[in-house]
Amino acid sequence: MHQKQMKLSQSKIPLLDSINLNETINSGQVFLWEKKEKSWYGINGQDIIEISENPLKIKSLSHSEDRFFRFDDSIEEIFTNISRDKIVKNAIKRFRGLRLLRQDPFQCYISFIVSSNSNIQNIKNCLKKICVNFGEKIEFQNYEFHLFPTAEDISKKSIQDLLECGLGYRAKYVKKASQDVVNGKIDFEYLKKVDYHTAKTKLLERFGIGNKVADCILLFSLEKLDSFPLDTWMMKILKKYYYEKIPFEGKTLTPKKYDELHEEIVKYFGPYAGYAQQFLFKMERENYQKKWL
DNA sequence: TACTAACCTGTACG
DNA sequence: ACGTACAGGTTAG
Repeated sequence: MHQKQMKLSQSKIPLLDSINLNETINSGQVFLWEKKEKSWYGINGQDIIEISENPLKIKSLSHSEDRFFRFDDSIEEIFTNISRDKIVKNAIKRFRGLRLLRQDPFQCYISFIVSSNSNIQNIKNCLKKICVNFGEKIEFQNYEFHLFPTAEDISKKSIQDLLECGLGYRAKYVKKASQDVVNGKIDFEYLKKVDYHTAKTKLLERFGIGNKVADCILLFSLEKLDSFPLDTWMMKILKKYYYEKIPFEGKTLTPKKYDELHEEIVKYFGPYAGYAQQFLFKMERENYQKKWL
């Protein structure tokens, strides 16, 4: 038993070592990670994940770390598969250590509902308050943490309670979304099993979830690697680098156009289009941020 | 169906 | 100082 565990954790180190944590954590996928002294700590639903450097180690409350970092994906094959042009190839070369994460579905669902028309810092603040105010307090590695609250926890809170987390008009979305999980209108295990289109349709029926938020939830927590969230940044990227390959007409992205564009994108990038999105997004964000430094 | 304005909140500019 | 704009969008008209 002991030996088996040793073997498992040893074999994970090369995989973990190939990851650039800083890049991955700061890629807009996750919002509840912080560095304390020499380790990174992240909240993932009812789990806490720790990554320490020197020596490189990974640890979590409920041993979900292999799933979280998608060690089950054949990353080199995926890189080859999505390298359809120079742009993606260079982005992968530049951010080789960036990884797509497999998040806790409920936390991911709430996180991206909260993200709408907001900014990264504000999103982080809101989610942190949601944890501190409603999540279970846990001691881990001599630090105090708050887990992400469950759907039941949030569904019982008043709008007023939620407003105190800085959610603004999103407070009602968050409450309703939580109730929908409790009453079974949203069933993550079902959504994982069905295909992209079926799962997306279900999510879009919910109040406060539009095309972009639905795609983030699908890509980051529901096994839909063909999801490709189209936000303002991705539209900029498509116009800038893919004008000929994936043309887009018109000023606004209507639901119908969003669908058509997604279809073209999957035709072009293939079944791992979501991975490509992550690298392109990172590339453009990084270019943009440089201007402000 | 396509297009627009309004929307909570915090912060970065002018 | 104080007003305005904007942020990985969504909804209502």
